[in-house]
Amino acid sequence: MYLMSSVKTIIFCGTPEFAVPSLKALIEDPAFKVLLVVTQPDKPVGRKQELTPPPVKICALKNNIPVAQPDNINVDFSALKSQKPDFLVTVAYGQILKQPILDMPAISAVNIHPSLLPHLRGASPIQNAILAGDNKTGVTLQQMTEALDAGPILSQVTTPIDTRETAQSLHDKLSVISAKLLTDTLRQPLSPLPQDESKATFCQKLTRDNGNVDPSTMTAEQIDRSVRALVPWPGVLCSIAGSELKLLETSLEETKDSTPLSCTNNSTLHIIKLQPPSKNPMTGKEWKHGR
RNA sequence: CGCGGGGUGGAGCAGUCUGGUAGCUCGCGAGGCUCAUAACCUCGAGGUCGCAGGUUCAAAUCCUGCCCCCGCAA
Repeated sequence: MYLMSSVKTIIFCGTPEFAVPSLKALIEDPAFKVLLVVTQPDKPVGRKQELTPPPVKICALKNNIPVAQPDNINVDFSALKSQKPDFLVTVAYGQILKQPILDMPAISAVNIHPSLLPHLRGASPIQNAILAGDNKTGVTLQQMTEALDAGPILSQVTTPIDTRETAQSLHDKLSVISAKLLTDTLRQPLSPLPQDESKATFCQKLTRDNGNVDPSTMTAEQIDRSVRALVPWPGVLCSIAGSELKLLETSLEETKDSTPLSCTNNSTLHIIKLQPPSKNPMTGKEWKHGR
């Protein structure tokens, strides 16, 4: 247990909140030593356009780990190379790594992907699992290849999707599961299994267009899935009574604060929380009072 | 100077163009009806109309400046 020679060195690439539990777990686990954290450059955020560091950077600095923020990691990776790590770990980093970087670590370059690979390869697996109405999803640890999310699987864990699950709740759940899967797997010798290419499915990066719903062509269940999957980003817009309302929370059952909306196929969606243009968020009932 | 929208009792809104009694749907309080209720009926309290100045006999409404909030864009 205390054999220092068994400590694995790691370069960690990650950016948003999702990656923070994994980074923390690696830092706190005596079996690993994080040499360097690579993350996206600080970006202007919000109406004020204030330059904000990504969550992973904040976590790294708090733990006194050096941080690199290259604009393009494939061009500028000398800082990584000099570290000679055992593992390169990526969790929602935001840049695609080319072969020279993948070849760098002594043992392996690995990636956490929040789906049951080969299902839902790509940029928005959490949201798409909910959109599709799947009743389960999970997290996969894979060896990285240049082809996105197509590497041999090292380990995988499944978790159920609750009928009221939202992208946020699922995101939080999977980020915690990811951290455990990562440390548990990298402690052991690796046994990669190739993915079954015939079962691969893909999901695109979400855009604002994904958030437009129309009750005259969609059922209540479809819209409810959209709301659970796409809030807070890109958000769900629905044209009701002449105004573009942002749907924030919906249900298939009536609640104390909801207002009903009839959808196609004789289905009824109950809007619990919404936001009209220029207004603060309000309950469905409050919105109805002003009409 | 990035673009646009908004601020009216506790909540959500109308009224602003065309100046002239502070309105609607709720909530709250009291009473009534009812086996009973988030139902229904009656009565009631509660508003410096974001702030400041200007025009006018008269400003929520027209003019000027400022504050705060929201959406888009990034």
